[in-house]
Amino acid sequence: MTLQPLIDHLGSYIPLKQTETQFLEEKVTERRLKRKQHILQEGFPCRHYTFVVSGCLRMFVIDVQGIEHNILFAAENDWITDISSFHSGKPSRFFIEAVEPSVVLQIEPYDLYALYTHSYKFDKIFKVIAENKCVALQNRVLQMISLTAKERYLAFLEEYHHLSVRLPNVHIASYLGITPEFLSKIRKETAY
Amino acid sequence: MTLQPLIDHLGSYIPLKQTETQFLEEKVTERRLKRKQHILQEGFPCRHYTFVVSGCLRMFVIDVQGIEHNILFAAENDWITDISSFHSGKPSRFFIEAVEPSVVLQIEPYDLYALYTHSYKFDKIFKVIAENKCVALQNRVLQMISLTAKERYLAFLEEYHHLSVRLPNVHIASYLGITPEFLSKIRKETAY
DNA sequence: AAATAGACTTAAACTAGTTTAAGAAAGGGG
DNA sequence: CCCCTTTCTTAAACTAGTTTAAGTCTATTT
Repeated sequence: MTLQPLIDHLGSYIPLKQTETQFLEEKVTERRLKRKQHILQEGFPCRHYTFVVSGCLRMFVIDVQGIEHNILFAAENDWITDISSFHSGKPSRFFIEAVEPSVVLQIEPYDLYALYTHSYKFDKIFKVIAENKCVALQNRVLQMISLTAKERYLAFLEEYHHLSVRLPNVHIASYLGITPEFLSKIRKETAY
Repeated sequence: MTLQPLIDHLGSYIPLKQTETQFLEEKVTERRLKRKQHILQEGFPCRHYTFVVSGCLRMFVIDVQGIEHNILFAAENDWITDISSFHSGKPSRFFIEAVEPSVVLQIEPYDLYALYTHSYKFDKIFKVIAENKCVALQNRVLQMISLTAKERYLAFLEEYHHLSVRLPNVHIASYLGITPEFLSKIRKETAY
């Protein structure tokens, strides 16, 4: 199992002792995903806190008209989950799907709680992870409210340049909240 | 000092022992705010995690054209802060201001860290608080991407009915990402 | 090499939401 | 009680972004 990236990631918040990484190893499951493979479907509870080792996943909803809307992407060293459903056990409104062939590490609710019980270091780390996610989401809300589609696209290019060359156009447009057609227009204007 | 609402709030996550509430009391400062009084201004570091006892605050940015955009509101028993600036000490991009005369309880970074050191219960509680904030923000992103202005307004009415009657129209419009004029139009159509 | 399908672009007609401007209502302070 | 400021509404002209529909460009399968 390729656990090292996760150990490095968590250790970057607070270094882990060997007993802690050992305990972690017991609780984590590796999973290899094909392109377009789902790890969460609407109507089902979200049973995993998922860490991306390699590849890229997206979280999206399908609205009443059947249109997909990408909420967020998670690439290397990022987390993806429906926290609400994960903790409550209630059916999720979201889908999570691999955009590229990906390798992920997953933790189930009771295993995560066991980690929390084993060492409060994990509480501290996941507190900071949640806070960082808040900051990212807050910025996103800010951009959605205050920027035009073109400005949002340019901000996306700067912030997620590595992703912008890996993701199909449709997914970027959906993330920006515009149509692929309009994204095309913007690209032509900005000449990129 | 009116500490009880905060004790109740934190205790609803994990009940606090008397030593913990005592420790909390030492670290928390009460502050009474007039309408339109700022507790955070752009360019200054955010020095407080702020808990709202009564009244209502808003967090907003002013964009390049000088237009205000409300990111979020916090009323009774809610938290408001620029987490990023709070932890990093860097200048914030946000303003936080009282919309109504308000009473708040504030904690400064080192006092919060002292709480974390005193009892890891506080880590656990603030982890959940951050996670809940993530859920709320994620829903907001979802609404901004997938709903029309009218649908967003109706969703806002349902979710924040208590606030919708307390907040001036301008602030609601800014929160929804539309002009007050257009909000007026929507209101006329929905006959509410 | 042809066939099929997925990803991206173009353009014209359209619509949701903005802008500008003006007037009506509604506080709140002296 | 009236003035003054702030809040809300209406309407017309405008623009950013959508819709629809067709066409190009790859890549993959046969």
